[in-house]
Amino acid sequence: MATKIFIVDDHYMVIEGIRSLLQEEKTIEWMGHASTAASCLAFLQKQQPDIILMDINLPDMSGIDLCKEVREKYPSAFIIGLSTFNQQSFIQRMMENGASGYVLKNATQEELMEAFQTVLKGKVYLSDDVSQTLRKNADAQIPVLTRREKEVLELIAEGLTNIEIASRLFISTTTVDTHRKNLLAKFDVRNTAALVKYAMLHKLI
Amino acid sequence: MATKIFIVDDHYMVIEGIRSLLQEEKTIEWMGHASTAASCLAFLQKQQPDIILMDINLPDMSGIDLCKEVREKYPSAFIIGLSTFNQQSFIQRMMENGASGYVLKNATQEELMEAFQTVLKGKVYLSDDVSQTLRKNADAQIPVLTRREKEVLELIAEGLTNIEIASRLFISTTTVDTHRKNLLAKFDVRNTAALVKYAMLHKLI
DNA sequence: TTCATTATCCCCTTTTTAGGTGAATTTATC
DNA sequence: GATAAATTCACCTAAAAAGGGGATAATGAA
Repeated sequence: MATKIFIVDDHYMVIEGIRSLLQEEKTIEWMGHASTAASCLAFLQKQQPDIILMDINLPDMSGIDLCKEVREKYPSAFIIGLSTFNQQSFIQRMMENGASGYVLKNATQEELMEAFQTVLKGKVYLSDDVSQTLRKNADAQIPVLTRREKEVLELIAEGLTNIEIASRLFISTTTVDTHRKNLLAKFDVRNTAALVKYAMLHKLI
Repeated sequence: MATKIFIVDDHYMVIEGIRSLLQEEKTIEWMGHASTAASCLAFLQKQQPDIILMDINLPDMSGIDLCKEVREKYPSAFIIGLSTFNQQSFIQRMMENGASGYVLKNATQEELMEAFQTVLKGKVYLSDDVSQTLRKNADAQIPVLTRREKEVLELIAEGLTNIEIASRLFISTTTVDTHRKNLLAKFDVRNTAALVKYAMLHKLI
């Protein structure tokens, strides 16, 4: 029985490239593609692919968040992250959110097929470049933020003061201050400037 | 006579996608591809394509700089920028360096063909999304920073205080403060957090 | 050479953030 | 139902940034 593949990527050329690469593989059944997170979720309500190739950058939602949601709702589908960015923060968070693999957009046909076979066995597939990146940055872990911390972080980056954030979230300014201090501690930075830079760099905001 | 096309992109899937899209076009002659700026320049020493599709992000050199170099050495070839980023700063700089067009990686076959025909006539082609981005940001121009302001901005984003920046640049803290205030004014933001976010967003740091 | 820009420096006050410490309450998890 | 994690709140002091004013030298282009 053929392996059902579904792609989520907003770049037509990439979709076309993958389709072209897989065209002659008899063991692969091409189910189609979605270019937004919303249309991906709509598709999954009706059909169940075996493997989803998921881009990190989508227009309506981060692929990292989409990965989490899809894994919770449809745990039978394996997800392979797909990105141009060989960056440890992306890879790490994608895997934390339940991805079974991560390949770069310069992957060859052989790499893709190997990735499929590996994840179907329930194993994790990382391309050579990717696993090298992870090893290199094994010590520099990306901190995990709570829901509230993310909210506060976003408002900080928008330029709001603690007082404004407090009134926006209907909490005390001292509470906002606590979250702010926890953020500085988690990111191991000294002030807001470095905090925002770090967060932007790792696409946390 | 068929139009000779050459691609510079380090993503195999994108190359394959474009090749697949152009496969059945009789008016297009596929000359091949390069995945680095260096191999692109080596290729151009021997052969002359009519149109070069050039990615902005290359491993060894920025596509923006490569564009400038190729236009100077081989002015007969039209260059079309190719990127996932629909960002005015990239588009603007690519066009300033002599590109004849700019298309996104979600372009369709029709869009690509239209781009080729347009640039061959010596005209400029920008896809709808791209020209919309340019229009949208026509008023909200990205502020032009001076050499010193850039230095200060980078050190701010690294988390240094005015005192530390001053000693790093061998100037007074009040001078750093002045630059900082000018930065806030130029970017039209209220504090450091928003400043850093804005700067990161437009890849100024 | 003039004129505009850039870079430098100083004063003041108020607001905001950072650093340190402690603790109660809700929420999720086992 | 116990435990851990997350969220909430408070008070203190010190440091840093923001907002306002003004001023002088150097640079560079027209």
